[in-house]
Amino acid sequence: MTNRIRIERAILNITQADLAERVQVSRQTINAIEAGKYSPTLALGMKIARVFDKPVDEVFQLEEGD
Amino acid sequence: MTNRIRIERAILNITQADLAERVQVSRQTINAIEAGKYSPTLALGMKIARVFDKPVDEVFQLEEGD
DNA sequence: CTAATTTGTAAAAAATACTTGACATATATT
DNA sequence: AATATATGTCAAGTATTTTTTACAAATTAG
Repeated sequence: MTNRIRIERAILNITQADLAERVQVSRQTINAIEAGKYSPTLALGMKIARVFDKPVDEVFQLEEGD
Repeated sequence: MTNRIRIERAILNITQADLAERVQVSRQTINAIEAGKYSPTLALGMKIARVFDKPVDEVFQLEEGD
């Protein structure tokens, strides 16, 4: 699973902490997801995409073998 | 979180067990997700949407308060 | 350069997702 | 009606995600 969170955050010019607050999770959770350490729940993925006003599939991409 | 899994399954004419096998989870997991009992991981949500050849946001919808 | 902010990381605990096995109910087939 | 197939559900266990606290490293601002 890859994602464009860092890029979308840069576009909005918001920090990991800002994003975390907007989707109601801890900053560490955003950090881990952004770093691809694990797959968030679908609900969280959708909330993140919503902050960026982009479809989920544009923010997150499955990789081979997933 | 609501979803259109039942409808999409009907279109493809496949059972919960079929879908479970195609996305590599147990039948009970598909049953629970279809019934809205919990939010799957994003990876699983994307795999399910991929089976239906639809964007994630068309198969799953966040509800108020999420 | 120094201070402040942001990001990375770690460990333990809590919460949630998923599995397995089993059985009951419902829907379809013959 | 009887049989088979599909769905609903439950409980106990495993796996994964998320929180909290804390600190180190990197980047930005003054």
